[in-house]
Amino acid sequence: MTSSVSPQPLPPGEPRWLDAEEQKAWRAWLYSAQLVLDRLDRDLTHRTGISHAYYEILVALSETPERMMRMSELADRCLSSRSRLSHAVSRLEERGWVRRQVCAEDGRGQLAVLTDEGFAALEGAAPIHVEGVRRELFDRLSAEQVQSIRDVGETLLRHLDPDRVP
Amino acid sequence: MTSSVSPQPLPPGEPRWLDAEEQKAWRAWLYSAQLVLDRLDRDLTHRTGISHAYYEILVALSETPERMMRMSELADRCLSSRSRLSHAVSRLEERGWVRRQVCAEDGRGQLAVLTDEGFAALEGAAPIHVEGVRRELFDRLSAEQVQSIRDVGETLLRHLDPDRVP
DNA sequence: CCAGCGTAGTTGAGCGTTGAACTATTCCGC
DNA sequence: GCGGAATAGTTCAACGCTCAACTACGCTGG
Repeated sequence: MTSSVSPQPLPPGEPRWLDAEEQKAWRAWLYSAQLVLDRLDRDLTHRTGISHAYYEILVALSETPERMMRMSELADRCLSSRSRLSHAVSRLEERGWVRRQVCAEDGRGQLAVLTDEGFAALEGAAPIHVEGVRRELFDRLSAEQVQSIRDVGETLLRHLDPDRVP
Repeated sequence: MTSSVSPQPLPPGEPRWLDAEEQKAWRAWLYSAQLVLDRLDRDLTHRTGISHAYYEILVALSETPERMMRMSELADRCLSSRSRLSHAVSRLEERGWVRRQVCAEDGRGQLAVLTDEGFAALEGAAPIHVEGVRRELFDRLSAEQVQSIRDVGETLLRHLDPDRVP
């Protein structure tokens, strides 16, 4: 949080407050999302030593043919700022799970490369991760509800980040 | 993230991997939730100087008759650890938005009290907040989709935190 | 009435994130 | 090919969160 408050103008007119039903929908969505994300992250972190953010980095790298990716592409894929990713990759490098390599085609660029040790760490964490996703999400929802989280998610993504929606 | 990895046993049997459809539902849910939460927090923070976490604290206090609440109750309401809330209240105290007061009935307890300045800050931020919630969530979704986020949210909450579901 | 245990809340150290400033390289127009 | 703008990535300082240790108070049984 920054302390610089830009004095942007209020939108014109009276705010469109949420009515009672909208409040309930908003609160249910907010708390459930926060709690699910939090539990998944804690469970994964405590049982494998890999936070959800780090796990996503390892997954992204593992899914490329050469197990390497440009830093900025990786940042985009992981919903991470470049600064955050740079720090994270440094810490993964200290663990020996990722190494940096200058990009041949672009001297400014760096490639993050998943090491064999990193791949092994990912293999160890993946069962814990999928178990968590099932326990906190899929096992609680009916087939219709699973369909609707996908539908809502893709609808929101079309606005938030169109390139990410299939 | 802690470095202490408890060597908990793997669940027996082969992990129940996600199939292609489940992957799509999971990714859509995950990315949309992260992006919506992130945008709301950034927008609120940059336009009002109040992060979403702090906003929730102010809202919780403002909704009580006396604009005060026990620290632990406040922590529960805000999905916060006690330590986190204690730090947050200290920072809100520095801004003059909250003050601490020893609890009359329980000498161990502290009450967080919303000041008039804190209430004014909340009044300033509320229109920005509700505008964000509409822009990122309600304005993108049909009435059926709004119903379904509530339904799914409450279903998940019944498992995650039964007391929070109406 | 006090010892021991449980509860409420705080503190401190370490790690992670943020945003802005910075370096290095490439791209573009002339 | 050269000067300036744009892009890629890193670094730094400030802040926030986590976990564990700690203080302080209340409760309960003997």
